[in-house]
Amino acid sequence: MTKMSDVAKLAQVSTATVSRVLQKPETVKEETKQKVLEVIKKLDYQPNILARNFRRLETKTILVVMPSILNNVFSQIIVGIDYEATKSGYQVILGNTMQDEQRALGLINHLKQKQVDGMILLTARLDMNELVKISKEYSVVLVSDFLENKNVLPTIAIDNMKESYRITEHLIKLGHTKIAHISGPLDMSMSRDRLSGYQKALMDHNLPIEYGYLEKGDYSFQSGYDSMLSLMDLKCPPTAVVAASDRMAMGAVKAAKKKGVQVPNHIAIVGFDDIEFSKLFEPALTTVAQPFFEMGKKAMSILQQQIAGEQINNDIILLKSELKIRESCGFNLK
Amino acid sequence: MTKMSDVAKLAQVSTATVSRVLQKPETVKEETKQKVLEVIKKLDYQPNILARNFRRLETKTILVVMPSILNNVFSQIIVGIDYEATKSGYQVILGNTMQDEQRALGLINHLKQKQVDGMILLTARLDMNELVKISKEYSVVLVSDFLENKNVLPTIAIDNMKESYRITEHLIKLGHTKIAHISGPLDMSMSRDRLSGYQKALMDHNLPIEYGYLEKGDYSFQSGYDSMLSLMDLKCPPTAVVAASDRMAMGAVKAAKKKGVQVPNHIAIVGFDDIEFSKLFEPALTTVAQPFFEMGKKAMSILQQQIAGEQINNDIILLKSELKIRESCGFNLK
DNA sequence: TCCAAATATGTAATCGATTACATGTTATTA
DNA sequence: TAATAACATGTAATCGATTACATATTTGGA
Repeated sequence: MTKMSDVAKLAQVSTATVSRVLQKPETVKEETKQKVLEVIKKLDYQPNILARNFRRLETKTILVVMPSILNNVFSQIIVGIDYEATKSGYQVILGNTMQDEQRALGLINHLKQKQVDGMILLTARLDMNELVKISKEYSVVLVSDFLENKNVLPTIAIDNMKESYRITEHLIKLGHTKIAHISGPLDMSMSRDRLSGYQKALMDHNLPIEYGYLEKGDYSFQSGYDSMLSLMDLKCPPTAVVAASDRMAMGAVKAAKKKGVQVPNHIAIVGFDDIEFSKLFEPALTTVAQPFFEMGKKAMSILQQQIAGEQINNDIILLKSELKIRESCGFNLK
Repeated sequence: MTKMSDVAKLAQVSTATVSRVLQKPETVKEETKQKVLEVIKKLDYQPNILARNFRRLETKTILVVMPSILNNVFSQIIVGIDYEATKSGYQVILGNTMQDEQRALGLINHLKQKQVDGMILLTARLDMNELVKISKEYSVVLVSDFLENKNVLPTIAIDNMKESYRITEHLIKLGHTKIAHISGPLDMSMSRDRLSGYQKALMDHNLPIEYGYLEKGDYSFQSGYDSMLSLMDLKCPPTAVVAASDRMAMGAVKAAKKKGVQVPNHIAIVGFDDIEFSKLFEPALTTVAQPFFEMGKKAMSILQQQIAGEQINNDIILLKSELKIRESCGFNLK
């Protein structure tokens, strides 16, 4: 393997000069530079990245931590991250926690061991104290979920409360008064925000908040299915359901169909996320489309600033999302 | 940051001994070992991975190259890879080619620059000569797709021909005689195998192979949709369609519905892959389930053997897949 | 008890790029 | 022309773990 000293020897310069040609070309005389570049090409010299990383104590690699890449929502964010990362020569390492605390801690260790220059979290479900500590010492950005203590680390997300409010309001405007909610796990800030938005919409329109109309799911298809079965068993079942994810909405629709209840004729069901399959689903889901790609891009770009040592304020950056009105809410406007 | 020499000093030994405690503990006297381990714990010493990588000229990192992580098929394989990789301390780097030759070459460069110890390809759509060359020099494993020149690099896949044969035969046994095929891009070995299986099934059952019954898609929903429209426009349209992917099958179903043709009543449609939504789709897709997780695991384990320098024969390893008979083929056996 | 073999540990070179600092060279100005 | 600034290049230390080789210590056998 050709190394820098080989290039230096053949070009009759020092390794320092070769290095400068590569790092700060403007500090090298044109003539020398040309000579060195020629030799580099001739010997097909490639710098040893491992040596470079070691010397610089950086890896040009970032870690993305998420529950599982199987969830298409995360894949979409990752594509945005990857897009931005590639532009500036960063590599992206995958960290599936599989909801396992132990795995998550192992991943965080990569940061401590300087195996990666920074970390993007696609969910905040880690030990809170640990996270706060970590984010003080290393470059970390949070996407899509929030942290209890705001302003601890930069966060990219959408305004879950507002969007949840909007989609609930949409149902109200369609005439629904008995609206249920299938929430995500309430230890997630995101889930609570979506719940709040739903509740606020009801209150603002003078509708009662029925305790029985709140079902707690976990964003999975199955939990949507089960929750819907419970809702339909109520003495006075809802005529509309706001699910906190498309997967749960799909589960709910399937449950309704199973019981012979038609969507949207008998009951309106809306979701959240706008995953790939939502428009193919029958009925096509009315939902809130998140700008996943943009979120990923933005997160990566903030992370890079952090890594570069720029002063970052730990603001929450809210990106714009879009209400997608399709069939599952009834009154398809298409 | 504590370094090895700090530990050595405090433990009153040389760095060589500290290193040995970590690398080859059995060569160090019990007493010394204990002393060193104590100091390591006391100082919370973590070896500098960058220095180690540099010295060893390895990264404990592997690269997964695929068209796009958005495709759930790839995510599933990756989970298998990641599972196996994590077990032995490997990291997984994502390489989305986005179907862009340039990006693909950039990724391969990571191998050449020793930024990764090995590479797993989730598709063979790269420059063939380059690939053959690369695979001679570096550790590379191919998953799911095949290479023209067999036995160039280890390959993990399913028997596409056989499975395509089986699912086609299933339609024949249901009484269909006019069966069309929507293939993948025919520059992929995988696509050609699925086509061959379909053709062989027809021939073995003395059915004619109509040229008009072959539509070329690209595995996408849209191409399935478009292909189906063409098929329905034929003078004598097929009564069954074998699509080479579930996405295309879904596209085909949607196209059929759009034209008022019922599935499976008027026409049977089957797919390939068994992606997450295939069972939620209406009608639920009859399809071939691939053991993605296992494929990923196996690929990673072979790759590790290669990296470790073991002699690998470039066999094709075929894993077992399963015919999932659901609604879209009619005669639901459930 | 003595010596060879087996163990245990230390010394110092090494991996290859980077960079602070020193030195050398050219351009600029009075 | 001399003095200084500006530019160009070289020297050599550095990053921190690993390991070949050298040296020291212990063990076991005769």
